[in-house]
Amino acid sequence: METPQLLPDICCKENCMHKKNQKSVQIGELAKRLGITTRTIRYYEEIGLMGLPERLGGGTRTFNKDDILRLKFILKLKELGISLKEMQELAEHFDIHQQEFDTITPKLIEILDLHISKVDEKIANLSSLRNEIVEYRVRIMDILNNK
Amino acid sequence: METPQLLPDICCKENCMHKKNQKSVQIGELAKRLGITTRTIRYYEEIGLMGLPERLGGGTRTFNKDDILRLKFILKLKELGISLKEMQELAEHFDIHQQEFDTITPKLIEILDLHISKVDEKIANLSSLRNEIVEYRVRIMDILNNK
DNA sequence: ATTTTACTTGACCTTTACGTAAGGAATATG
DNA sequence: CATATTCCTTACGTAAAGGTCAAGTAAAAT
Repeated sequence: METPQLLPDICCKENCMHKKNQKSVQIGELAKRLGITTRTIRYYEEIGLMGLPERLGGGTRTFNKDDILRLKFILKLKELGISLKEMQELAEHFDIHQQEFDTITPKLIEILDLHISKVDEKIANLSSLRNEIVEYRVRIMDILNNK
Repeated sequence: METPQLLPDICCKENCMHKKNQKSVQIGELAKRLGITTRTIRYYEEIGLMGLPERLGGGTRTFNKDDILRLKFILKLKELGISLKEMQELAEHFDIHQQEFDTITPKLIEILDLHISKVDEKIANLSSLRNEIVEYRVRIMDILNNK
């Protein structure tokens, strides 16, 4: 199971050969590689996050390099705590679907910044929650001891 | 809307008068007082957290002092981030239903301790998540600048 | 006595991110 | 070619914590 990777490789230039002849994969293989289920991939397509992959004669989906990158991108964002709905809203501004990684705009930065402050807020909330629980614990101990 | 209060008042002794003649209340009034809906109260009863209150002739629930304390107890625990399911499991050991606050056992302490470490864990996770996002942000900035 | 609230139960709805099964077609393997 | 595996779509199920009707009483206010 590969670690989801958000950004494209920058190890080599546009036309390097070691990526050009990557084969397309089917859904089962792809799912296995990324440690998710086929249902998940179809679901992302269903809600419009993945865009439509090519199909073989019989209807079998085949995912090319870009599709795979896109999926990894989604998984990475999810790993970072961004919900699928947020990604959808995100896609309105910054078009994941076109998936031109070269055109990554400052919008993404903005979104990440926003997410950082959300996380900060969550941490703060949990901290005060922790204090409350501790304090509460002390009160109970006191009562037990004074009985 | 009163602040939910977990522990019984310790301001006066067992038989002080200022609590003895508290009247029973109906569900709507109680809900309003605690800032929740009637549905919530019925729901807690439904899942066995609240125990069955007395009823008037027509079936109207009336909540006495103990019922109210119990509900406040539940709300307090919820506020502390303990899920209803956890409370149900909790009730197997430490019987909320009997609601003898005098018999608060060290079990509750144990549970709170466990919850503290859970919260600690969540905070740790969020912190590293934050770092990842920041790091990610930096990577994107770099790419943008080197183009 | 009558209107107006408040209360009752029951049952379906909501959100998120898929799980799971049914029934059938296509691809891979022996 | 027969079989095994993978794939397809459709569609209902799940958990948490209630929200939201609806139809029918009861209690309170006038």
